[in-house]
Amino acid sequence: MEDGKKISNFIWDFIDEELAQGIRDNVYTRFPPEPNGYLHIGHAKAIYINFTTAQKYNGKTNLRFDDTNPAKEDTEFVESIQQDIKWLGYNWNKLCFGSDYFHQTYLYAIELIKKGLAYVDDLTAEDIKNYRGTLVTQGIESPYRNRGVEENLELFTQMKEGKFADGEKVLRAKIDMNSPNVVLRDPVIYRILHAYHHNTKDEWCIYPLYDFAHPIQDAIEGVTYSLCSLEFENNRPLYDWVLNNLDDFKKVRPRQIEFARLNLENTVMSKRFLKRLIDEGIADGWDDPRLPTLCGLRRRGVSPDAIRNFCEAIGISKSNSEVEFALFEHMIRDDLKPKANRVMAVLDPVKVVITNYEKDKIEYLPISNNQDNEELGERMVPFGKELYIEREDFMEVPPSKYHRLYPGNEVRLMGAYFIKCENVIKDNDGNIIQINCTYDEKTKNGLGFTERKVKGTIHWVEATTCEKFKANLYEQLLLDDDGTDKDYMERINPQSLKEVTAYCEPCLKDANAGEVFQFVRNGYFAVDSKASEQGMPVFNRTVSLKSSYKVSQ
RNA sequence: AGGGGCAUGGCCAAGUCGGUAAGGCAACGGACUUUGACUCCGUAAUUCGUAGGUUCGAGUCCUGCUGCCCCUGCCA
Repeated sequence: MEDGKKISNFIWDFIDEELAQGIRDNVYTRFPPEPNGYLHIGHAKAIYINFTTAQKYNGKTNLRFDDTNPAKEDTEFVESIQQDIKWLGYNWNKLCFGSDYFHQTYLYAIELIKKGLAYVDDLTAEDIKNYRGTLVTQGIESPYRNRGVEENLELFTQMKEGKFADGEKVLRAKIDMNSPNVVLRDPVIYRILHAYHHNTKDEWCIYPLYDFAHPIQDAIEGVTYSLCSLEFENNRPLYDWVLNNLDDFKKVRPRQIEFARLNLENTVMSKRFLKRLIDEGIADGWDDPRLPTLCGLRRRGVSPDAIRNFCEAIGISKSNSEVEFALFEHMIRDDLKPKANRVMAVLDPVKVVITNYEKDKIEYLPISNNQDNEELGERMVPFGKELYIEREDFMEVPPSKYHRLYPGNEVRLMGAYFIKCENVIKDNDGNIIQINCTYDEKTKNGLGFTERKVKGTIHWVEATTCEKFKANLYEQLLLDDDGTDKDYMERINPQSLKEVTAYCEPCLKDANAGEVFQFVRNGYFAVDSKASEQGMPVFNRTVSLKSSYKVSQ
């Protein structure tokens, strides 16, 4: 995916071919979310595909809210969806609504009726279902199938005028009740719904169904490639049928191409499930940092770049697959690596006293903010006689290959001095409450000391100046699939959120909401945009750091 | 009377007119290292679901078989 290597996928191959053969000369795509929920990482893949496909060919992409069903939509989502797409870094050419075309769509339905290709059916929903047949048996034609054009026109007009109750009649396309593709067995294309629509208010009481409305919307907007997910493959013949039978669209029709939607390990994207998590209080809203929603990921500290890079890395294909979460984490770290300031914070503290360091003295040591990006500058970090280090960075009886602190061993305090453990103090229960060390002044950071080396470098924080802030440590919300087909609710990870107190360098007091830091050796942490207050940030762990350390016996 | 798709190392995924298996992630070695991070080197498919066939030669063409996904909303 770098330099010379061209990215290839079946969609772009297909477009290249059509362009080469002169079948068309432009590329126009659309992203058509239904405004009934928040966007998640799965949508991000669809957004990525639609927008980058257009970009690649100097084409355009429309954002079109698919609002043909008034019962399910909410204006709240119309706002949030736009925000999320912009946040991801994409700009649409036109902002449209499926409802913008209600009148035209209605006229096209009449065209079909006049051509004898659509009829009003009085059958009940249940009968329509029964008459449709099954996957292995033929369908039966409705007794109303052969009504005359005039009668159909009259009835359809009455439907529009509100003469009938919901469900009393529908308009159906007259295709083939014997088609092996059930989608083609005279699909319903208009239903009666006396419902308030967020855009058209009470203007309509009949609404087109997706299969009829979508191809028309695409065609009206000049969309050339209607990219959607695999489950619409069976609907493509109907998509084509609609356009083929409408005079306006006979010539150059948009082409529907289906790709596999994203499945991410230990992640569920279903709206139903996400909503349940929120309703039952397992998640604290659509932007809970453990959720795969774009607003959740944003609050978690994941950047749009990381998401786009991820989408590029997973590729586009037609095979149902499940991507390992590790790939996503890699993209998150890879993105944050040069951007985030690296600071020290201790999440599970144990006190260290440097016995030969002057009492009450505090010295300020310059430490680079990011060794891999010197442009980020440096900061002064207070150092003193009493410090906190990570509990797991000390062991009284170390296993082999343990490079951290243990009695008699010397380690480097990052950015400061070498210290050597002399002894420990325990409480009555045998818990270590203090580690006494001595330091060597000659080993101070920056002095170029090379007389001896240490195997380990650990992070620390000065005890009297450090700040205590809340940190949320996240893990996967769902436990690994054990192959027993458990309900998702049974896979909820009880450890998905662990709240701890982080002992932080004083500089973190000024952290701004949304800012992401690397807590050295602990991971990347983002300042929560909701819970943080001025001078009192709350940190969300975006992702931990990799570690090749394995505890040996 | 079923139809439509998909099968390439642990996970994604490229594979042009058939010419002798890209890349990323993960894993494992090793080097480097003031993050056991990063970086850097190195390692795995005689083999492309399977059985045959065509061919000098097949992941790529043909046939059969198997497995998985989607379709019987007046949802999208």
